[in-house]
Amino acid sequence: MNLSRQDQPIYLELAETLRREVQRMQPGDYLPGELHLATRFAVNRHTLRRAMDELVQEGQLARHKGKGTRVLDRPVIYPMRAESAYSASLSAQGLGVEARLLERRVRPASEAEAERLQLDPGAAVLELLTLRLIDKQPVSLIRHRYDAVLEPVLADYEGGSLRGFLADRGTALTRAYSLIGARLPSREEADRLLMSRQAPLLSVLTLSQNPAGQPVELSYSTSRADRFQYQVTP
Amino acid sequence: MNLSRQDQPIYLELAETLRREVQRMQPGDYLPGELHLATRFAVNRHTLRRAMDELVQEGQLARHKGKGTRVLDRPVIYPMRAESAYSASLSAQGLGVEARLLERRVRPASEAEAERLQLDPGAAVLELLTLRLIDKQPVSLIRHRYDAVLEPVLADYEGGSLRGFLADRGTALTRAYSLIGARLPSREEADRLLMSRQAPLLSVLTLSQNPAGQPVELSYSTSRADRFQYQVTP
DNA sequence: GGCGATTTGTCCGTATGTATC
DNA sequence: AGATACATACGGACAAATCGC
Repeated sequence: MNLSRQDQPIYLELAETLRREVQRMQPGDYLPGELHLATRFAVNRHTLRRAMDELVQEGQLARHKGKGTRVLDRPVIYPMRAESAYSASLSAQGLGVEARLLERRVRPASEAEAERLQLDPGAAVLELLTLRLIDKQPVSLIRHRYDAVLEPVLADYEGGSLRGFLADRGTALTRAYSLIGARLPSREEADRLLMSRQAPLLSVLTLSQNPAGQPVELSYSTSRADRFQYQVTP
Repeated sequence: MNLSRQDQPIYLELAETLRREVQRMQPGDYLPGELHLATRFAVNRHTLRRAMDELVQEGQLARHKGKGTRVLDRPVIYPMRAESAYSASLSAQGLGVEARLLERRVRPASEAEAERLQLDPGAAVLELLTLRLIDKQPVSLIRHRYDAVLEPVLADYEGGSLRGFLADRGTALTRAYSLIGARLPSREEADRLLMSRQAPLLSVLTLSQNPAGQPVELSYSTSRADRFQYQVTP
């Protein structure tokens, strides 16, 4: 029998209670431990966790294994960016732009990659995963893929402007086309970009070609939509 | 002890397996029962559920109490070319494009609008709010703003291609630039686009000009990111 | 640095409720 | 009414990360 007078499940009622609780705390504070809270609310730890899941989902809490559960910054009120212009001039104004190479690997191309890069099915591709920061803040994750024959050229790349690096070595690339979309981040992306899983990412798939018009580079970037806008000028 | 050779938790590995499984099924199909699947993958039912949670979260599955778990429609993505008009670009792909005029009003321009459209501060602007549907599915909300002197020209507009409507009346517009971003929908937007408040929107702010190069139209579109992509080709 | 205590993460087992067929 | 399927809740156990002593 359900002893609650509510018809809602306990975990949802509890989530509501926790929301009010969290509201009164400061961002950065840690909640009491799960066992403590479960005891206090007289529910099983799993039920408490299920309730906290809701708040984590909403981007109000972040869990840290071995440490505790932290109250996140208040949800950003999404501004009408249409009119606040995070313009190209800002990023061009010598704001600290940084690129960190996170991963480098050579692997067989997927079917879609082979088609876009005009490679033989299963040909080797070089994949670079880069994190881009502006003013010390992580903004974008970019996955570049090249025909593996370019590996020697890119062997020394450690970070910084990849475009510039290639141009310096005689491979100036131009964009053939881009596909722009938006989605929510995966667990890993949210982690690396220090963002909530509930905040959107702007994704850009770009195929670039060398001066001869051959497709050379396939890049897929995902950027925090609250820190990044894409401008198109014909 | 963890018997898996992977370092990922079982439920994430299992989610990956399920994704491949679901991929091969038809939208509308029901998955085998949780107990059956749990047995088949030799995990506890809770572990299976935890894995399925991931796919539900991703919008691939929907649970129905007492019935089962259904494979959802795969979102169709409509690429929209930056250089051409909305309707033309999409109907060229054989898609049923429809535009419904939701609101029409004349009001004073905001500061930002006046600047972009090169109007005097406080000048009147004509604002149109349009809902665009593709294949009967709501996809975009578009807010167009014009110098109010264009009102007589647009007085008869009731829906359909706005670009075409203007071109027919001697005002062919071209794009000056676009700013593309992403955010979560407001309650009203989610409502009108029949979408979840947790799913992202792709937003595009476009300034268009007449053949003389004068800015004439400021449009701000918000589109369901699960159905809409933006394509840029230089 | 090591070690134990604390805290979150994962997994299993079991029981019961509720909606659907 | 009975069987089936998903939903909720409790219990125990151990792993993994963190922190303080």
